[in-house]
Amino acid sequence: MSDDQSKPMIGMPEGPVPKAVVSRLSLYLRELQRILGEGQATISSTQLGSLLGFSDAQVRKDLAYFGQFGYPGIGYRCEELVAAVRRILGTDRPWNAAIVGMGNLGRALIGYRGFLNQGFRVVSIFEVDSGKVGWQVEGVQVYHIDQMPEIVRTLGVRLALIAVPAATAQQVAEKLVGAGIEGILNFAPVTLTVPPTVSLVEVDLAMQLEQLAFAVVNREKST
Amino acid sequence: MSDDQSKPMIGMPEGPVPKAVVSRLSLYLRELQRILGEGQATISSTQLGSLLGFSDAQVRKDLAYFGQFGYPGIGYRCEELVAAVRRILGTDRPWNAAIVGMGNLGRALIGYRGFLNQGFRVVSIFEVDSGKVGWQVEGVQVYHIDQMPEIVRTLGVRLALIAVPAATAQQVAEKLVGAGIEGILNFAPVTLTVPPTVSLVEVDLAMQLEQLAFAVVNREKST
DNA sequence: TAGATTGTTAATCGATTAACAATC
DNA sequence: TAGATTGTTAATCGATTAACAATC
Repeated sequence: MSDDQSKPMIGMPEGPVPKAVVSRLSLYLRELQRILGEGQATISSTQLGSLLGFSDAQVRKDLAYFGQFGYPGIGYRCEELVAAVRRILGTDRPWNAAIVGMGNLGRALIGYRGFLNQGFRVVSIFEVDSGKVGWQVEGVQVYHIDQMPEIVRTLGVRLALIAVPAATAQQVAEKLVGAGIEGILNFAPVTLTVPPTVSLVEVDLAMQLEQLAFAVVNREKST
Repeated sequence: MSDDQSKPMIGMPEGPVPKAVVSRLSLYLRELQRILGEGQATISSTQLGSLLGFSDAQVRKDLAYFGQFGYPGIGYRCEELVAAVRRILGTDRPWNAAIVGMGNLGRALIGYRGFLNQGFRVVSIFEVDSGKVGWQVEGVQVYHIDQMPEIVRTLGVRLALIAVPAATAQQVAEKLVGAGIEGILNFAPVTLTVPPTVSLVEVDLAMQLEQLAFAVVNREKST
């Protein structure tokens, strides 16, 4: 039984972590970074929770999945907790990502500063249109989609963002998997099938507007 | 006790509908539209569920919140169910939306075809930069942010998409609320505060990549 | 010491799944 | 009729909240 006083001690839990917990972790991180920027050194679970609309118990429980980061009577040290959460999420080290597709959305994602701020570097773009191959966009080189295996390997690309039409997204996903990509963020409005060795997150922008429309129409009921 | 044979009968439930149910409704709709496009007339809860990774019971339960849409022994008629789900979500009628901010993301959202496909029309753009005011982008007029109340009223804009930097997003939200907007889709990486009369959906793209990074790092555990 | 706040256990709440009578 | 499939109830599972001893 060790008695070291070094905080924080991070351990990944035995069982699987609920998706909702990981999602809140990202929100905690975002809020903590903001608070840290304002010069606040510590924060209680009650304060962090109320900034985001969660209960204090929820905040403590979520963090407790991964270790003991708090100080009874004090709260959490913001700087320490930011570092801990980034390490839990895996964003304490940079990730190289590729974007597939150079439509409006693809081009917007290339230059999105929010990615770099959180440790994600867009290091290559893949396109089927040979006319665009060889271009540079925001300092990022455009490659033909057939160069994927080589570029993924040489640049150490681990994540890919799919920004192609729904009709071609599954094909693109399969090429990415074949090239050794480990995770896919899919913006095409279609459910992709990938092997269990590859992680998948789906973001459908029109679906988000549908959720909003439903909320507006049923506003009274949701209160 | 009526005995009419007209299907479907839609009723909104008494209690609040869980967010997860509404989210799956959008997925059902997307899949149903695809299936309908392939000419399939009916679908069972088992088939629809397995296409999306849900159980048959889940599909039936979700739909049963809103009425009786299925036919025992047959399944659901795709065309009917599409119409029903669109009516439930509120997208059986068009929604006018505005975009605030003309950075990379804002410009990408203006021309996004996926919105129009699901019944959302981008009818105006708002900008603080006077230099851009008066432009047309993809046939959509750019207005100064101070013209918001007037334009929202005259064009019947009910939804707004915030695509401005985090630092100014809360101010923008307040202007939108003041102008009578009913729902906000926020892409700025900051938690907004809006009155309970206004609906809010938040999409943080960097957060989605964080979720992906976590999934990749913990791939073995999630299986 | 008194006050604040954590980490954790037990209690509560809500959502998913299993099962099956009713229906086509 | 036999087979398929729904809508719904009851059982199970998982996630959130309440409560509190331990700690600073």
